[in-house]
Amino acid sequence: MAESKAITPRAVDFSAWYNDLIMRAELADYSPVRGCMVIRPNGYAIWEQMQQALDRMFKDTGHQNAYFPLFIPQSFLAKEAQHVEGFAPETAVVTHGGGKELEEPLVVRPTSETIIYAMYAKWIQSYRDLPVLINQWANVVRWELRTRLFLRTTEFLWQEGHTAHATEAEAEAETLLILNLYRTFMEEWMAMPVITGPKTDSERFAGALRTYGCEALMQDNKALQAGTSHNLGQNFAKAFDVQFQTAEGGLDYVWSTSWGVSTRLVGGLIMTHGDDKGMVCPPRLAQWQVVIIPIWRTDEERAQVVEAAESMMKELRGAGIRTTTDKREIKPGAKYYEWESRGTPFRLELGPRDLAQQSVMLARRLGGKEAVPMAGLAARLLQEMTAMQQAMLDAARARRDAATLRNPKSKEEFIAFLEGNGGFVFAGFCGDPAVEAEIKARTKATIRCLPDPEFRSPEAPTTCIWTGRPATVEAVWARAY
RNA sequence: CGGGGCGUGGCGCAGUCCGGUAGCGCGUCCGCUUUGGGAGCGGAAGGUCCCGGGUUCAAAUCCCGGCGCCCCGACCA
Repeated sequence: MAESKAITPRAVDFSAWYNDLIMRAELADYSPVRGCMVIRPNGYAIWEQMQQALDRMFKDTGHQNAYFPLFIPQSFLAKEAQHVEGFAPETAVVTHGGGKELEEPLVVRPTSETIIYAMYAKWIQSYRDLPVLINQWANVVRWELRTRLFLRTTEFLWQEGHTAHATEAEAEAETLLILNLYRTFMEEWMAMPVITGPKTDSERFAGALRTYGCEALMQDNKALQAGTSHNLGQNFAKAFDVQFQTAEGGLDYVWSTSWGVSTRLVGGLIMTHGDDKGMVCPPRLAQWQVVIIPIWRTDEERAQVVEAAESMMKELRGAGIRTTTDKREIKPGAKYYEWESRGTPFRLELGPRDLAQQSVMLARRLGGKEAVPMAGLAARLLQEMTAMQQAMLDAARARRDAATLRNPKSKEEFIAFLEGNGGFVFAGFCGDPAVEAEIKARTKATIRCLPDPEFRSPEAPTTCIWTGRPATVEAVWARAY
């Protein structure tokens, strides 16, 4: 019986653990449609917290939200050669509407560049119209062959920013601004450390000049691309004829960017912090940061304890702490397991004994349980939340660093690491795409990014780990989701 | 698209080889006793056995043909 309720341990089968956890915590469920998932309230609440934090950050940096249609004329996709090549194989296409065949099929957006640039062409005439800084929260559809809850589903939710600028430098600055914004969000809200840097050509967004990414390492030592920011150059501007009159009186194409993060982040959160008891949610993203569990035997006790719980909840909410009370008629132990599996950061157990002592039992999701006085409880919890948020980031960073190999001595060590427990490998690379492909074929590892300066090794590698030729860059390899 | 597995109450499965009354666990509902780490006992509800065809007195079971899902590989936020 206990076994049927248990989550498969990570060490036994990481994939099974991941699926079990999502089902137990009721984050999502499979839908009747192949490859699509239903995001349940517990999972959606996390996404909403993410949305709120990111949306604030976007707005604080001058961006505005807008909404563009779900359907894109099929011909639009074809206007940018690389873009159509990249996305056409995985689009869903609507051929009929209202019982009639459409004159032109409509693609369900896999991403919105094309329809957005068609509009920008109308809206932008002068350098005075620039920059355009727009974001949209939307769903997109990509007909993936293999899907996994949150990580890769046929339909997913995301935000996509699309900006247009007067100069290449401005576009590059915007691309990096967002990359850094994503990094801040991932580290400070998700407590998920990332490595940032440009992608190689093989991993570049279809139609972009350059793609930058945030790469996180999951507990099974596989990398997760958590977010990308693209400098599109003038590629889409030229394809959609988005021109403007410059301050100097000339005519130029706009320089543009696009960037996005998706509900995949929820999967990243799970695989970064989850344990064998279930989800562990960082306080800043938790739907409920604190759950109060009233404990009683008699109806009389129940009345007293519930009343105390409600006044405690009111006080904590007043202090800005997202608090709920679980008053259901089931045994307290059952509630503990349930809230733990959902990752709720703190649990307050409140029974007659506690009332008598004017204290409450504080149980942390990361471990540890102690009686704390009711007086000053809110301040104490605020402290606890800050500490937990930091502890989670520190722990995740320590795990990642422990699974990172820098400057392997030989090609053999490089291969053995990737084929063993895996993780990030920092090593020299000659820059040859054929070598990159060969490494992928041999090890299943790809270059996650060319790390930004702060992530690079103290001593720059001098030779390519694969060919022994002079290294042009340091690269980070890993097997990835 | 190649390889493997599986479709039986809400969920997980047994039963299929060898045809003969539809079964178990969990969950759900009701009652009583419980309640500080997943409660116990008693009672109850709930099934076109994936679909279609065939063989047979009789099919979850045998035969033929479909469909769907999951896992492993090539593409991907």
